Amino acid sequence: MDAVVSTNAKPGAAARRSQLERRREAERRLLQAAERIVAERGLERFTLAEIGEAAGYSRGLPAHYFGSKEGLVGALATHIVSGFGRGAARAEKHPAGLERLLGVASYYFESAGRDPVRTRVLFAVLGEALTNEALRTRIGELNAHSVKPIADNIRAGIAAGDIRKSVNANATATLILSGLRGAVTQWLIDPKHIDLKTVRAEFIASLKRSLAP
Amino acid sequence: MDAVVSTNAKPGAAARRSQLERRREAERRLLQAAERIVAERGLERFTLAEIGEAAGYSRGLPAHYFGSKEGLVGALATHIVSGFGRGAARAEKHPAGLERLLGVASYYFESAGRDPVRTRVLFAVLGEALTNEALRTRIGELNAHSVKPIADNIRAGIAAGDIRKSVNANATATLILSGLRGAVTQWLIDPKHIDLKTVRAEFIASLKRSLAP
DNA sequence: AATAATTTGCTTGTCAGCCAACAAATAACA
DNA sequence: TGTTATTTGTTGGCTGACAAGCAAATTATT
Repeated sequence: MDAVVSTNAKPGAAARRSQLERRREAERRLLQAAERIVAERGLERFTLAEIGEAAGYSRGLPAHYFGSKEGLVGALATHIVSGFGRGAARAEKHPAGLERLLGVASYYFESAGRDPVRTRVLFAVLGEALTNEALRTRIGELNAHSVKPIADNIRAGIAAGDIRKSVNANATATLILSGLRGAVTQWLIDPKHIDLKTVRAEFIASLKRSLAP
Repeated sequence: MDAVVSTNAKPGAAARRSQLERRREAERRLLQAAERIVAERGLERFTLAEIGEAAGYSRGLPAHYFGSKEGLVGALATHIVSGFGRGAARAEKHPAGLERLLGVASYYFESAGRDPVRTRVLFAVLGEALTNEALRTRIGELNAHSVKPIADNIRAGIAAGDIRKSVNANATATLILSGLRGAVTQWLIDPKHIDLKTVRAEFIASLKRSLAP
């Protein structure tokens, strides 16, 4: 395999970089390669060696850095999950309330469409959490972090009179998150039969209806 | 490990059974054991040998029947998926329309609560479909079979005047299925923080609202 | 500045354990 | 006795893990 041809070629021959830079870049490239491969084949059907080589390094490096295969999967999960959280926070344009809630939902679909590889990995991790204790706790945190802003917006919407008073903020927020995840999962499994924009529009519409005062 | 102690002990010493019975039972027991183990550890982290022994047979039998590990996973997926389809069909008490639709949704939650092991396997398969071509086609069929009755009920409900005319039956049916799956997934990952009955009630309520004329 | 000493990053060699797959033997049934 | 079901023996390939070595960078010494 010609490891040289890569989306993000390594510097020519020389190019003095500090140890820290070397290390950081190597780690970044390893996770990036892992992302690509895991998006295609899932969290089990790969070898440490191929990740190393796909990243343009040796077969031994992943084990050297991450200690074990489990360690690599954990690092990847953290990487993806935290990256996703950061993106969501940035997307909050409207003041808290119904509008922002709808914006968050839209963002969910848009970011899935924009970066299907990363999204696929995120959802592979979510699926794996069903049967993997270590991931489950990480996902528990992600859930909490994801539900909270939704619930907050519901409460703000209720206070502002945009959302009817009888909705249970936390339960509904959980259900909204589930709905978002379910819809995106469907699209990832069967992108040919499901148009993401249509799904997004329907989702938003039904959300408005079920929250309307 | 004492394979004798099993939920469903093998007949004592003798007990004359036909070859067909022997074979059928063995296969049933193997799939049952696979179900238990996969529910705990996912679709990859098990060995053919342990399935055989957990079922009370030898380590070699799974490979003998299913040919390969992939074959076993495929058979398990088919088993689970088809079993689930059968159950859903039986639950149709009301005449087609909104009531039956709500019944189908309830059934989804109830069957998850009644048989969490099987449900966990189903959802592990759904998750695995993201990154496994072979499963993807099977799940594509399941999706079609699952969406159709929902969409039919929506159409019937519209005809009967229980559901407003402007809903797009197919798109909404897809979204409802996604919502069901998403909600059950959340519960499976984090059963301590999510009460299935509450989620079911909220789901049904919001369904009524968003379909109401 | 130059170079020696040391640390840190990365690669290559190696091995032990695991496990799927197949073949041959044995047991249950007809 | 013949046939089908099941078990046991065996093997060959894979791969995670670790250790030892080489290379690049940093620090210390002069």
